[in-house]
Amino acid sequence: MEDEENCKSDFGTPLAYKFTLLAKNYYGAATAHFTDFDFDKYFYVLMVIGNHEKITQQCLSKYFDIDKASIVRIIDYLTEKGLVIREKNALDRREHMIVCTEKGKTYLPKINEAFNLVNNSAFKNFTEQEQTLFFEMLNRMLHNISGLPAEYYELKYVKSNKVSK
Amino acid sequence: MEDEENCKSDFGTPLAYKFTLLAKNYYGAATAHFTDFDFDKYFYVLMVIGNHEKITQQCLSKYFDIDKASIVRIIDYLTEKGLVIREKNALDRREHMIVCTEKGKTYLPKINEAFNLVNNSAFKNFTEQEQTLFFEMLNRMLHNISGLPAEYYELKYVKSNKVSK
DNA sequence: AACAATAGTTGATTTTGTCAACTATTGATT
DNA sequence: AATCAATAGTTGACAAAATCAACTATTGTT
Repeated sequence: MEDEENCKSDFGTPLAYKFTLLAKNYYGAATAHFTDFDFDKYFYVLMVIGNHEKITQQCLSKYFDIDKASIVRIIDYLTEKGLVIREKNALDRREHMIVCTEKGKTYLPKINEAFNLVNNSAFKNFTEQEQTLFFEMLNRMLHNISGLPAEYYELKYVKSNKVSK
Repeated sequence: MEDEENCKSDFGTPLAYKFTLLAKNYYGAATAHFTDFDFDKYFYVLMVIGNHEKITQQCLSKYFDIDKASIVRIIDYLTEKGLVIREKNALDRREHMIVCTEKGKTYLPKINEAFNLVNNSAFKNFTEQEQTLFFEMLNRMLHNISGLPAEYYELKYVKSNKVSK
């Protein structure tokens, strides 16, 4: 009966509310692993930068769907902390390629591990199949809601490859 | 092959990133329905208030998992717009019961409908079964991540009932 | 009566997001 | 080659939001 009630109320609940709650809790659990770092923000941004040898601020802006001015400040912060540097792209001198420093790289495995840990506890009691299905559903939903072509993120990677060649 | 690649990268992606993106897009799509309202924020807060005859700020604070000081400001805003009022609870005069005004109530069906519309487009091409499963998974995950007892939200309703009796 | 706990408020501060204007550079047009 | 539009990034000003600590009022406990 409680389940029934939950279910009923769920369908009237904006999904965004649950997503926000989940994101908040997830982020809280993840950052608990980073208390000994000498920086306290933008862990995932650093990871994304670290996963590409080089990436433009434009790409980051698109990937995270946030204003390019905000990206500037995020990169300022990470630069200040010695985690990344800006390098002018010789092929297009308007672009600043963001590159992870050696110091930045030392954090990557730790960040990666922490995210995996939290992912795993989020998926506690989920079968492999359920996990795959869940991701698949999230992607479908993202596609549905954004109304944008599925190529959106693909574009990002293409861009990044073009530059590095 | 592309799917495979997506899938691989998904498992390394912090879930919070996807949730944030989904919430952002969802919220954008929903608020597009509210452009003719004479208020531009806190639609879901109003709906939650409207769904309870009365509710304390404390309850709202717990429900939305945000600071009580922030709730004060949100209620200030909604009060200013004539959508809710604060009533002292005679049974416990520390509590201010938030009550939806008649004006506030006129917005509830519209807000509800908009959320339903966006929910429906989010679930485009999802079967009934898949929708139920998705909600069920979200709840499980929320329970996993929060680490809190499942009673958490139940508590809120109990509280609210106690007061109104 | 004294004290701790709870609900809410306020003011100060910090953080964050947003916008418009700006520089530098590139690409396209004629 | 000169001009103009577009792109990448930067800056400063501003607005919105989250956070924190101190505060009042009220209740519950001893």
